[in-house]
Amino acid sequence: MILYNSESREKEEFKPRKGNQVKMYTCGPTVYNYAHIGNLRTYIFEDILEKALNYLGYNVQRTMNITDVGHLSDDSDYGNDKMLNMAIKQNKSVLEIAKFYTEAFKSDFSKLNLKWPETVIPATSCIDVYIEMIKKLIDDEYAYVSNGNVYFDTSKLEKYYRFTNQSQDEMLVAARDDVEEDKSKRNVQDFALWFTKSKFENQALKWDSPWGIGYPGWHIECSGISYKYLGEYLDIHCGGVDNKFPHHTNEIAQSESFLGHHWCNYWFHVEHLNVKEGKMSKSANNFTTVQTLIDKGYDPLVYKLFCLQSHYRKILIFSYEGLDSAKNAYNKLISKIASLNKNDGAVDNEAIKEFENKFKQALENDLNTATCVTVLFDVLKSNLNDASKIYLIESFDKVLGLSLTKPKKVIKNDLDDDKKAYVLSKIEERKVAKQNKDYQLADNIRNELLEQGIELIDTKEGTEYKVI
RNA sequence: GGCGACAUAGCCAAGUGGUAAGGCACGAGUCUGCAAAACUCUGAUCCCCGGUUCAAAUCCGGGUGUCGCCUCCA
Repeated sequence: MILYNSESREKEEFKPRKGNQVKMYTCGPTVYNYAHIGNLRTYIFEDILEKALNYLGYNVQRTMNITDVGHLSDDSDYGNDKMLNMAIKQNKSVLEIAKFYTEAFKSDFSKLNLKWPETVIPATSCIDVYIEMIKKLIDDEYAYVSNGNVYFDTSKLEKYYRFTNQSQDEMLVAARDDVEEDKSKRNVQDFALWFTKSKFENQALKWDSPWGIGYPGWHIECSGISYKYLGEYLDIHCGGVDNKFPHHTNEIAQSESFLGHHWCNYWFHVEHLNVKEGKMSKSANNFTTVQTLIDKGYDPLVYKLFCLQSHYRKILIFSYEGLDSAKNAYNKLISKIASLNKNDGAVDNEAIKEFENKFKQALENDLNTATCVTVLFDVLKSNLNDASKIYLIESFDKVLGLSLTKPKKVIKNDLDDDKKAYVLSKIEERKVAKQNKDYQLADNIRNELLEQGIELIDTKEGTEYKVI
């Protein structure tokens, strides 16, 4: 499989360190709010990556963190803990907030047919690991205590910056206006491993440590959790592009300094979902959630198809026009597949190879899901028998997760008995009108039902109805 | 100030040197009392200029434009 490695900034042949065993780490959400569909774009492609690896014969061991502490609104001692901010706002405890939004996130996964990773770890459950790591980093002089906090000393590294060609001198310090420089640090790019100074005296979550009561910095949790659950070596580390710096850069600094060797071989970054005006983000307050889509009448899987039709390394602009296009395509796919007859012959093992290969090659080519979707349409248009088509579609859907063979729309029997009797009587009434060539009446009946959300479909066998 | 990405038909989008996938929309046709659905058919030389090559959307150089990053973010 060819994968783009954002550390080398090149496409590379993917080879796990050990045989076909893949250790994969994915950065999870900070559970202080609902995930928006841009956040979920990243999780959609991480899920596709995991399933593609499985499809291609690898065994994937995947871990994801849940950030429930330590993620400050900016990365200096002046930031506020996002969890705490929301807890105060909603007058709830931090744990309640974490639990609520973790469940919401899980539910989004399920609605998008994303597999919940087998190991999902809240940051607060591994404090002892972070403390162990920080201790060693201090002993080895990669970290220092200053003004009550523990910081990582980036000047000790030969190469701190990753994912960019830039050197420190070329970077603007505090390019964002709202970032204040933390004066406790030796170097501007140093970052906190442990906070004991917090301007919140009522910081809900705090733990004892050799440096005083406090809480961990944001970055150490991913290094700690991956170390504890996946060991000293990682094959793939995933996340959104925005995490390249500072989060992933800092993870590498911590992990490699702690472990004393190279840590992760492949970095998989998913580009952002934007809106026409720019990016979608929680702080920009322009975000759309899965529930927003459902409320507007879109199946979340329509959004998934929308994502899969473009490449994960390209910015995708979200619009409802685009989503409508995906919706039409999705509905057509589902109804075409539903009309296949699985008893139509046996699976033609020779003929299906062509399509299996195309699908596989698309996945192997840096996860080209757009081509995968094209293969899906190709299968439907091909002259394979229905049994073969269904076989292929079911196997592709193990990767794509679009519920292609489980149509949710039931054409009949989804009205209660009274309503159904009413509709059937109207159909009969219209039939008579048509026989009498009273087309005005027939059309009126059809429109009347349509206004009630019932669409009539004339077929050779007679008139059917569909609830829309 | 620095780094980087992207620019393909009305819209979305694949394509990584050999005469432009796919989807949506539009239009035409078949079917229909009409319509819907379904089915069939129909469209681009790839931002501009220059170069390399037998051959470039694809490589190189120079423009133009859009977007992102440089301690909130997936």
